[in-house]
Amino acid sequence: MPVTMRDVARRAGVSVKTVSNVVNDFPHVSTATKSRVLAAISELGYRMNFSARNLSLGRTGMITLAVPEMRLPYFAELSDEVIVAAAERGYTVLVERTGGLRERELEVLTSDRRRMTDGLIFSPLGLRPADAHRLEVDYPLVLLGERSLHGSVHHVAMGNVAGARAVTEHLLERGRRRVAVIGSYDARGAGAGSLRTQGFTEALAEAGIEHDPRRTGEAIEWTRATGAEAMRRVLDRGIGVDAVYGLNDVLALGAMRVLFERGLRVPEDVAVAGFDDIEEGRFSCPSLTTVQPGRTEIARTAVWLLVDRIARGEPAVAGGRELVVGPQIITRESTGGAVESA
Amino acid sequence: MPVTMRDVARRAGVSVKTVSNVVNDFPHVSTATKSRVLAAISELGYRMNFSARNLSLGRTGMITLAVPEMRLPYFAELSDEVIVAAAERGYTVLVERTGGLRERELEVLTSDRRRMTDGLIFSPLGLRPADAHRLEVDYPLVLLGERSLHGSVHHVAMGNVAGARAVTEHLLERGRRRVAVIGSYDARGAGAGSLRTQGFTEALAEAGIEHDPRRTGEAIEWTRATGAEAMRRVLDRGIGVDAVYGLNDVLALGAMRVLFERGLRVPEDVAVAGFDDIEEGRFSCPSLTTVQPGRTEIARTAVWLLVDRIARGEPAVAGGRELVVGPQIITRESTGGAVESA
DNA sequence: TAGGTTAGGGTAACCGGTTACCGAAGAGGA
DNA sequence: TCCTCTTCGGTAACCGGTTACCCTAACCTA
Repeated sequence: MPVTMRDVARRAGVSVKTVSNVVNDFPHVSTATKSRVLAAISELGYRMNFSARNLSLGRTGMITLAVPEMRLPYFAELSDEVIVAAAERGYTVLVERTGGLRERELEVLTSDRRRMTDGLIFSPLGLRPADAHRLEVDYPLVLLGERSLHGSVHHVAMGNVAGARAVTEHLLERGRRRVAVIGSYDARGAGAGSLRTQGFTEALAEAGIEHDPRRTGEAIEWTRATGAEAMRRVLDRGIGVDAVYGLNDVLALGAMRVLFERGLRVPEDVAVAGFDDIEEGRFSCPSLTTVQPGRTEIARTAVWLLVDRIARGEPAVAGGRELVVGPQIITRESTGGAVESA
Repeated sequence: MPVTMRDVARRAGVSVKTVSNVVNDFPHVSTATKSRVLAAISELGYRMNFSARNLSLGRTGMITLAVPEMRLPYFAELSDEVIVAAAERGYTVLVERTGGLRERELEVLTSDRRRMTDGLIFSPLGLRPADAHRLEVDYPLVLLGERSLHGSVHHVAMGNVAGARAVTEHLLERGRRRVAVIGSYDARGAGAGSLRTQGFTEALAEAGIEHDPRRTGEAIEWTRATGAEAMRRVLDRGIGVDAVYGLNDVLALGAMRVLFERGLRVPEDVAVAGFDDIEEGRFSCPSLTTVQPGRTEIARTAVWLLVDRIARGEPAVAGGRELVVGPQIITRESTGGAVESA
């Protein structure tokens, strides 16, 4: 029923090869023939069947992006950047949502559906160090995040430790000494959580300050709600707090909300800082000091690495590079910056 | 090079038909044969080639979701819901980003790439009434938004007018009379903008209040930044404002940020309300009164309509229904609700 | 034991592109 | 004018599944 290349060829009085040549802009087609073919195409309303092309080409022009959740602003903004970068390279993005669950993440790595696309950009959250070998796959894969999961896969990492350290130092420079950390969670051994916690701890240690574990508000998920709960738990311990470092921005914003509810002023009573530089933090009241991890660069780098790998048909295990994008600290009102236009 | 069904068949000593039967869980396969086949599959590490399957089936198991931008929280949250709903029905989601640009939107409707998926869920923003005929496509399509673009396509709409009206009435009930509206823009004749503006206008008219156009802050894009700029323009006109209605939440949050910068208190000096019920508004300081448009229901309904249509191979133009999801107003601190835990 | 069912599974065509290989026609040179 | 080179375009095999159609063997019944 649908119009095929054969139909177009017949109509134009040429062969399928010629139609294919025209459609794919190959050389060696006279302009006369070309216009005949194009005319036939538009008369017949011919549209290419991508499944057929994909089958014979062995490529699909799609890549998969696997992230925990779209509703988390960091991943929403990242997805946007990945989609744009992929489009620049002629690729379309299929989104897989893992919910940050280890099982879903393993499934994404191995499912048959994965084979519908040419490669995978994967932001793991639930995987454990013991799962590292599961990343030795036979298709192009680029991981977002540090190579805490050792393996021979390309990684594009942000400077988690350096950024956390810098932002903590910033809090200390402002004279804060009783710094709470929100979001830290032991079991996240492999993820951004432990690295950002590490940066935080290092900065405190260097300043000769001992961190009171009662100022740690754990949060397994990183959302505004869990950030708020963690902040409440810390405050309820009745221990003084003059600064809060949220391991990411939504945690910090959730914490800030609780400070607001409790009548504590930010930054006068408590300074607050986060990590990620989501747009929301530029417009919150007060605006949020944070770490800009270089999201755009991360997305672009990941896409380019992946597409290059796809293009040269490189086996996935050809030795993984780790590219680290430098973080940058952004000072705003929540740590004492002047109120100014967002 | 890759393992095919033929290889599996040879290894298991059966025919491809039998392997196919096993893989697709068809009846009429003895358990003995079945386990032989499964063994062969795992020994050879066979993985199905989806391009081949798609070609012969004529379906791909993917749907396209076309939205303006992921970084807009409403669309991020919507995408999440669509992805989840699609997964329930066995579909994967390919995301197209239109940027809200008319040209990109038309392109999404007709491009060859569109044919890579079985159907399209489309949230138009830049299309104009004159483009309505472009929606008469020959594949399954479900539109998000009112049928302001008349046509015979399925629509899943939110109660834009009713919601805007209700939230405006809410502001008026609080005694506010000098209500600014942020985001209104004439040229958006077909979109949510004009409908929400309409609901706003109706509520004012009913209360016998005349809207001073100087209290309209236009914004073509709906972002925090444009909301902030629009609010600034309104305030700079030196006309009194005791309430602000943002046509969506990010506009309202951008406006709230400007009120904060100008030292105006919310809600004491100015009450603020939005539309969309994005999560951010539950945690902003103060939290944001808004309209909950039934996002989850919209996403689920859209996916189910689309999948049903795909399943029965219905031509897209078989008469479009319009399903309207009822909005619900959510009162929070920004219009005087008590401060309470988010 | 013959005849009729039914379950199990094989064969080969088909989906709609791509492309290796080949042949013909036109251009240019001797 | 004849021959070579290049351009242009045709033929048919192939990508790897699905499935219509057909055959066989085993199981029943009388």
